[in-house]
Amino acid sequence: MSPDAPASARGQPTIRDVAAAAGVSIGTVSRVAGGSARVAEQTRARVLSAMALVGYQPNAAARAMRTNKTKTIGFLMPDISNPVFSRVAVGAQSVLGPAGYTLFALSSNRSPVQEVEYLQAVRQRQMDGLIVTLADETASATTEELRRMRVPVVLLDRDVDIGADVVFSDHVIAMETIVSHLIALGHRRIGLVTASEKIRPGRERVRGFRGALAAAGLPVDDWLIRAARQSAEYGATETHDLLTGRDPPTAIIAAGSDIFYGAMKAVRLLRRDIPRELSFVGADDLLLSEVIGPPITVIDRDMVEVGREAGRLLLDRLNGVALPPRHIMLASSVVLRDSIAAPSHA
Amino acid sequence: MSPDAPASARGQPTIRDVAAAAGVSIGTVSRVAGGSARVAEQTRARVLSAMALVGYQPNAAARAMRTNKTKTIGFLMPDISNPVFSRVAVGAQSVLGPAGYTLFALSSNRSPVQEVEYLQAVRQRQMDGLIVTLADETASATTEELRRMRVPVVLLDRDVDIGADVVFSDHVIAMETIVSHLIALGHRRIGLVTASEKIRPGRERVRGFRGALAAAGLPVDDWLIRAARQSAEYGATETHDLLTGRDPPTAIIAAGSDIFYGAMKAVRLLRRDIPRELSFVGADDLLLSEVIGPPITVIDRDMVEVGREAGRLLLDRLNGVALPPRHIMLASSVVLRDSIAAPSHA
DNA sequence: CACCTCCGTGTAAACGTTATGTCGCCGGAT
DNA sequence: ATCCGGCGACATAACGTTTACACGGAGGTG
Repeated sequence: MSPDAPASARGQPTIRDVAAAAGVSIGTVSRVAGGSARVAEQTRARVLSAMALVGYQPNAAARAMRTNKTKTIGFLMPDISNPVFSRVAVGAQSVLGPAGYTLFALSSNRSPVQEVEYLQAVRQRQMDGLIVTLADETASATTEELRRMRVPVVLLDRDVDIGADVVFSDHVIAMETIVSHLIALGHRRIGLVTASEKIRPGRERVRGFRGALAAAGLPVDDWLIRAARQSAEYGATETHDLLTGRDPPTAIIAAGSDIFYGAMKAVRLLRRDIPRELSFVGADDLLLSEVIGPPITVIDRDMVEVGREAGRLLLDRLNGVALPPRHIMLASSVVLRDSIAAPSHA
Repeated sequence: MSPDAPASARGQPTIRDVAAAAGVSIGTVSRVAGGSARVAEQTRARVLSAMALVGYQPNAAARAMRTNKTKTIGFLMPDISNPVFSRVAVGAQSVLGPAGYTLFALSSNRSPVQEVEYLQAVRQRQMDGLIVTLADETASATTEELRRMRVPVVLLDRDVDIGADVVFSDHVIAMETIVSHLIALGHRRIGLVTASEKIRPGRERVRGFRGALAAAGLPVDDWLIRAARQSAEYGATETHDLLTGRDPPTAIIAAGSDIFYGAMKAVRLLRRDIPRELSFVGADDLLLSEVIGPPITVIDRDMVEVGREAGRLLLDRLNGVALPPRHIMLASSVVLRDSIAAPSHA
C-alpha cells in the first residue's frame, strides 16, 4: 500500500530525511514547513512532495525547545465524565482550534493531589496556556502551583486571587429567582442540596438562597441547607434525609447535576409525587430534566459558551493583550416546567 | 511570599540554574532529577534543595528530544461531552497514571477531519501511545494516519485492520437477549434506532436484532430498523416516525445514549404510556434510566472498565510485550426494569 | 609504599528544530 | 562590459536534556 516509509533509522522521519529526499538543505525544509520565509515555488513543491513521500510530521518537542511555544493549551477539570465540565472543552476547542492551538483535556477526579500533578505536567510540557476549574478553592498547594505558571491562565467560576482572567457563572440571581418563585407559590420550607461552600458555585447558591428568604422576610432553617459535596450519592442521601425528617420541606432544590440525579432517585424511592407532594428543582442537566415525567424545572447554564468565552480570553492573552485581569459574568437561566406547584396544604 | 524566582533570564528555570545554585555540574543535577545513577547523599540533598529554591520543573520538550519518550498517552474520542466516551478516560487514567503516564483527552466532535488533525498532533508530539475510538470506520484518511503511528495503539470497539490491540464491547448477545425477551412477551413488531452500520456498535446491534428475529422465525421489516446517526435529534426524529407510521412497533429499542435521550423525548411528546402502550428499551445511561418514571430497561456496559482494560493493554506494549494483536471482549448487561410489558392487544 | 579499583562527579556530544548570518548567482542598470 | 542589488539557498549555532566517557581521589591490597 503505502511506500515503505523511508524513515532514517527507526522512528519518525526527520527534517533531514526530507532534505535528503528533496535534495535541499534542512534550512529550506524548515522554511517550507513553517511557511515563514520566501521559498522558490519550484523548490517548495519539491520539498512538499518529499514530505508527503516520507510521511513527515515536524517533531513538536524540537520545535518547542527552539521556539518556546507548543501551540498547546491545557484544560484541567474536576471530572471529565461530567458533561457540565466536558462541554466546556467543546466550546474552548471551537475557539482555540481555528487559532492553531490544540486543547488537551485533563481530569483531576476532584483530587487536589492529582490537580497539582497535572498542573506540573502542564508546566513541564511548556503548554502555552491553561483553562482550569478547580475542585477546591481552599487547597493552597494548588493555588501556589497556579501562581508558578508563567503562561496565561483562565479560571472558571472560582474565586482564587492569582490575577487571572475569570469566566463566572451567575448563581445568585438564578437562585433568588427560583426561590422567590417557590415562595410566591406558597412554599415556606424549601430544601437546598448543593456543592460545598469551599467552591464558588456552592457559596453563591447558598447566598442566593438565603438572600431570597431574607427578602421575603422568612426565617432560615439551617437544617434545610445541605452544602458539602458533589455526587449522586450525596444528593440521594441528603434528599432522603430532608424528606424523612420531622419537618420536611415542601420543595427541594437540587443544585448540581450529580446532585440532581441522586436527589431525583431518592424522590423516586420514597415515591413522592411531583409536584403534588413535592416541588422539585434541578440544575445543569437540560436533557434529563426534559425527559423525566413530569418535566423538571431547572437552573441551567450554557457551558459551551463558558468554554468559548474562556477560549477568547486566553487567545487575547496569547496575542499579547496586556490588560488588568478581566472578569466575565455569564447568566444562568431558569427553565420553568411542571415540577413545581403550590404546596398541598399550605 | 515565594522567593523571587531566580530563573535564568526570563521563562522557566533550567537545569543550569539549579546547577549554579547547588554548585555542581548539570550532569549531576540531571542524575538527581532522573533518579537514575548513584549520587552521594550529601550532593543529592544540596541539589534537591536548590531545585526547590528555584522552582525547577524539568523541560519535557528537551527531555523528549533526548530520550524519545514523552510519558504521554493520547485518548481520542468522538465526543468528550458524552459520558459514554469520557468515562473511558477515567478508567484509562486510573491504570496509566500510576505507571507514570499522563493521559491527554482529545475530542474530534465526530469530524473525520478533526480526527486526522488530532492524530497528527499525537504523532508530532511523539506521544508514547494512543487509545482511540473512531467516529467512522470507513474514513480511509483516518485509518491511513493510524497506520502511520509508530507507537502502540489500542482501538475501542471498532473493526479496523491496523494490527492494533482492541477492546470490544459485546452488542450482539445483549441485543439478542432483549429482543428475545420482547418476543417472549408477545411483541411482533419491534423498532430499533441505533448508530450507523459504518461503525461496529451499529453493525453488531443490527446483527443481534436480526439474529433474534430469525431465531424466533419472525420476518424482518426493514422499515423498523433505523441505523444512521448518533444524536438526540436523530433518536427523536426516527422514534417519532416509527410511532406515527401506518403499522407502528409495539416496542422500541433506543440503542445509544444520545438516541436514548431523543427517543425518550419523542415518546413524551406523543404521550405514549410506557409500558402500557409502548415497551421501551434504552442503552448506555444507567443514571437516566433509573430516574425516569417508569424506570427504563437498558442495555449497559462498564465504560470505565473498558478504559482500564485499554490502559492495561497499552501498558503491556509500552513495557515491550511483543505479542500478536490481542482482542478483548467485554460483556454488556441487560438491566430489566418496568418499561417493558406484553403488548396491549397482541 | 605503590598500585589497582571503584565510586562520584565533570565534560561534551547528540537529539530535531528554527533563525541568523553568509554567500552565490542572476538580472538590470550604468 | 562591469558592477550592484537581491533573492534564494546553505551552513551553523543555539534551545535543555541525557548519557557515554573520562578523570580524580580515597581506600584496600600486595
